[in-house]
Amino acid sequence: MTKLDHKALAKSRKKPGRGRPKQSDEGVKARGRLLDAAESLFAERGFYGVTTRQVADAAGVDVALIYYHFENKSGLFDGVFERRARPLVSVRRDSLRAYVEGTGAVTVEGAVAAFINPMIDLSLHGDPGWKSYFALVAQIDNTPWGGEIIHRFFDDNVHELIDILQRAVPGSPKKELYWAYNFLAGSMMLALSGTERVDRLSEGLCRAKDLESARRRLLSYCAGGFVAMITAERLSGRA
Amino acid sequence: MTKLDHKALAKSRKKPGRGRPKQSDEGVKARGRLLDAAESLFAERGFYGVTTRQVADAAGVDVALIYYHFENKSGLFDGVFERRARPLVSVRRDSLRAYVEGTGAVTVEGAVAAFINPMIDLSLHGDPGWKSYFALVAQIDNTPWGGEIIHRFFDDNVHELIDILQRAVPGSPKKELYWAYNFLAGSMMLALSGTERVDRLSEGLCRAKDLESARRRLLSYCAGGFVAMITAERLSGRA
DNA sequence: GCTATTATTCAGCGATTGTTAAATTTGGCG
DNA sequence: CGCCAAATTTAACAATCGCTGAATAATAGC
Repeated sequence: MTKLDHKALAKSRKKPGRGRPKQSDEGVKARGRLLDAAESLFAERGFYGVTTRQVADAAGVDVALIYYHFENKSGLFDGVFERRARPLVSVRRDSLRAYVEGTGAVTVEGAVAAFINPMIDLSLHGDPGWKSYFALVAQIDNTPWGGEIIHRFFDDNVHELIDILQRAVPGSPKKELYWAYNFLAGSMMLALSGTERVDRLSEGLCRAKDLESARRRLLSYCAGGFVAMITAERLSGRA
Repeated sequence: MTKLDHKALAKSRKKPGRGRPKQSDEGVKARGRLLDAAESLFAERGFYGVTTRQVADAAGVDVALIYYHFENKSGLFDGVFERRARPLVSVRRDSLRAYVEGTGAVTVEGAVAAFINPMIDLSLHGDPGWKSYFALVAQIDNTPWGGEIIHRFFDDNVHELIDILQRAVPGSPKKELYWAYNFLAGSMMLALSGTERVDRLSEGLCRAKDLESARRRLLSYCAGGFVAMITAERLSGRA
């Protein structure tokens, strides 16, 4: 078979590529395409709002491939979640450690920045799938059943952040740190969700897609809120 | 038919209560039961994660009643959302106005309190359905398709809050106010979602159900964050 | 080039989905 | 008592759901 034959064949077949492609051809091939399609669809309508056939169609492959590669629909969801959770957790841990080792005295704002920046940078400059992924995480984070998977992957990062925060504000009770993180998480995920609530609310004055604006403000907001909350709890004699 | 006959009949029939009940028997009857059941189920698994039959079973009535009372599944969802949105918006508007009229100089913390307190009070002391309702709102607020209904009902309240905040911090740009509200909304909805993320994260140190703790901290956190953010934007010469 | 293995499609299964037309029961009213 | 309208149940419809066994095509290694 000449090169020409191969090309002509590839063009002529309607359902392209039955059979086995190269093994280590990650991303371009069916498994990666399924993950991409599922990621986007799950982010739009959630787990129950998407059918396996919709995912397969969007990926341009047959439904059965989902069950071959992921066992079932839940397995596909887990695959979507894990694919980006692992590198995110890794880069965020590096960011937090680099911050601690690269500075003399840690600050609240610095710690929060080291925690938030990896996500914002990925959303801004990573491949477009990251935006869908964060929208998906924002959704299931506000879901009763989503807790399991959220905690399994992300709790380590959070505890690392909290340890640093405690060094930034010595004597601050753990309890206050956890509450503060909870508030931070809510704000951050809404900012990363891509829902553009603020655009509509402000009639275009604020643009949710302008993540640089969001980053700067989220930083001073969370840091300021954190300090104010700890101070108030102290003054009230509760902490 | 004697009274006795009626009682005996009511006891003997397995599928209770075919036929027409009193008209203005709100809440106890099928329509209200359907709303209650749907509210709870939608809050747990979202719109797509619940089937009309599950709702009907939970309400103890036949599926067809959903379509009689609400036209279709979306109508049922709208019914669930609106039933509590209207009184909530009303009580929150009253709270905001009462605060403005009852105080000499408005403060950020006071305005935020007037906005948040009605929700926390309803969750704490209102009928249990309010908890499900807030969990539902928290979910769809982080959803792409949820924006429509959220804005339709709640934007008025938000604009009222923002007007007051602008009086509390004269000269603060609208843009900053909208960003601040966005952050506040994220934190607040996560706190009201009932997901108990903070419980597990803090290993029981914080209890999400302790809404009094959450209220106090949310207040100082949001007020402090708001002021810090505005200050930072001013100092950076951007505002 | 043969063969084993892997990736993919095909065709369909039983169960469940949202929805509806029609029958039936009930309460209110004259 | 009998009638009317409202509320509820019955019984089903076509479509779609998640999923699977078997056939088939492409590749890798020999």
